[in-house]
Amino acid sequence: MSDEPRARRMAPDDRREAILDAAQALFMERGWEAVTVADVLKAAAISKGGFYHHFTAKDDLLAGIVTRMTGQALAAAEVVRAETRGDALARLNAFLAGSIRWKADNVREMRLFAELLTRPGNDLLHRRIFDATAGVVVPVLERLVDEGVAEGTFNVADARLTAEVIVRLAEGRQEVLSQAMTLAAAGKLDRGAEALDARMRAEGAVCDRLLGLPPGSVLLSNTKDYRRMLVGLTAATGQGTNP
Amino acid sequence: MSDEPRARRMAPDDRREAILDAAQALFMERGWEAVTVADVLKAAAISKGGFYHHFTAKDDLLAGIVTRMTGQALAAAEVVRAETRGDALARLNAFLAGSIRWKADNVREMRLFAELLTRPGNDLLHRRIFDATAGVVVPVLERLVDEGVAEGTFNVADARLTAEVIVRLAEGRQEVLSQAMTLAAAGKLDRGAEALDARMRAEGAVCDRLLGLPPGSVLLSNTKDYRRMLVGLTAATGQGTNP
DNA sequence: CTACATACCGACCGTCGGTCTGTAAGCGGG
DNA sequence: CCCGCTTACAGACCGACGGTCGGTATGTAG
Repeated sequence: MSDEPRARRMAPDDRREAILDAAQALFMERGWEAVTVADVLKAAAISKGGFYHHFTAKDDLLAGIVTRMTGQALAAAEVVRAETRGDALARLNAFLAGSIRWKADNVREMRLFAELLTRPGNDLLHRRIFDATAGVVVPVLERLVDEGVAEGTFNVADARLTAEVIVRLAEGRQEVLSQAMTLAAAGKLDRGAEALDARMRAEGAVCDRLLGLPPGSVLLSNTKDYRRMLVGLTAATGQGTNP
Repeated sequence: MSDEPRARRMAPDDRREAILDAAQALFMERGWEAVTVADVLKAAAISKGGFYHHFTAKDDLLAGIVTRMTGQALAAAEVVRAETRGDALARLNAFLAGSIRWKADNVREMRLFAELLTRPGNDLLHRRIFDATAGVVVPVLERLVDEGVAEGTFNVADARLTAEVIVRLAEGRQEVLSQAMTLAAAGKLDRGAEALDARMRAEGAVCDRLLGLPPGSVLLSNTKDYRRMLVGLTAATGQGTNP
């Protein structure tokens, strides 16, 4: 690195983002545990001193990635908080539909997410991301449930626990998504989308029960968007048509 | 260590257990991440060479602790598998009651578990323990649910998902248990036991819904045993009357 | 131009998990 | 008893790792 010119000075936020970009790509490729600070330095073309000027420790990188990964949850929670039209069920379904559409529309981010969460050595990252996301979404969902109960739309044993269980469904979903992606990559797109849709339908049925709703109230079935999502996820994995 | 006599030779299983005992105590006290192999060597009074004769890597210690921690789940799953009397609901309630009683009867193990899972730096250990436990319990519970559906006792959207959700309830429970312990330690035992019982009642209600049962079918309320458990957990924390 | 704040550099450090050569304990057989 | 063998145990050594620290250079303001 002594042969190379000294890195140009950048605004602190920009430099920090550049380092996080480099780190993120490495975590996706090799997992948090396997990636060293030296790896990140090389990828970001910066010195050790330069790195530690912006981050207090390697763990700070983790916090930065977690913040990025939970950005969409924050945005979605904000939409729910701001929305006042319709009863609680309509708002819940709007939130869920928005989440599905966001995923189908943003396959690049989804691929990022999927790769980060399934890569061995990212358990800590996975845990942190999930905790941070749940920390944001559960209180918002709890309030929505409370409002639904107050207006007579929902009937629950415990709003907090109900919100928590709904959010935790996402944990088991990762495995089904991985399997769907495997099927899609093997040329069985329809079967993959169907498997994912079946899982989401079952989750919808679980939500109906938790919220004391008639069957079919919570709408998570959406084969079209799941097909779209899988196409994007597996195309990115295969050909690298979009970087 | 050169001033000390060479450690007496032990049977491989005994030595391995002794090392795991030492490691476990350290993880409880300081968390996996903060504990080094050198710390374990000192606590176990063994050399590096001796240690690496029995364990291939530090991570092997983690695997050993996880196996220990999931021992009770294995035993409980075996009981469920072996039990053929009564319908599926009776067997489910017997399983759950047995689990609660085991916890109330084994406060030493419970304290171990609680301290391990709440100690900062044990995220990886927590994750591994949970995954291993779920890996054992979910298939057994799934089969029980299937049998309940077949005999007309249960009505579920998806047996696998239902089993998974029930098992995942345990994740959120840790926080409530911590709070109950804090209350009990502050002299508010009744409030602690009540809080824990309320959580378990809510969980029972969630299970009722998931399994398509009338309210009050799944029995998780048990203030007496929760009091007993909290007494044991907080006595051990406070006075050290039993080591 | 100078002064200053701060972004950046890289040599250095101690700690860490793991390796490897050597020693000794303990058992079984003659 | 002695010998041979297996293997449990010892500790010096190693390279990689995260982080520190003294120094340099960039860019802005006056």
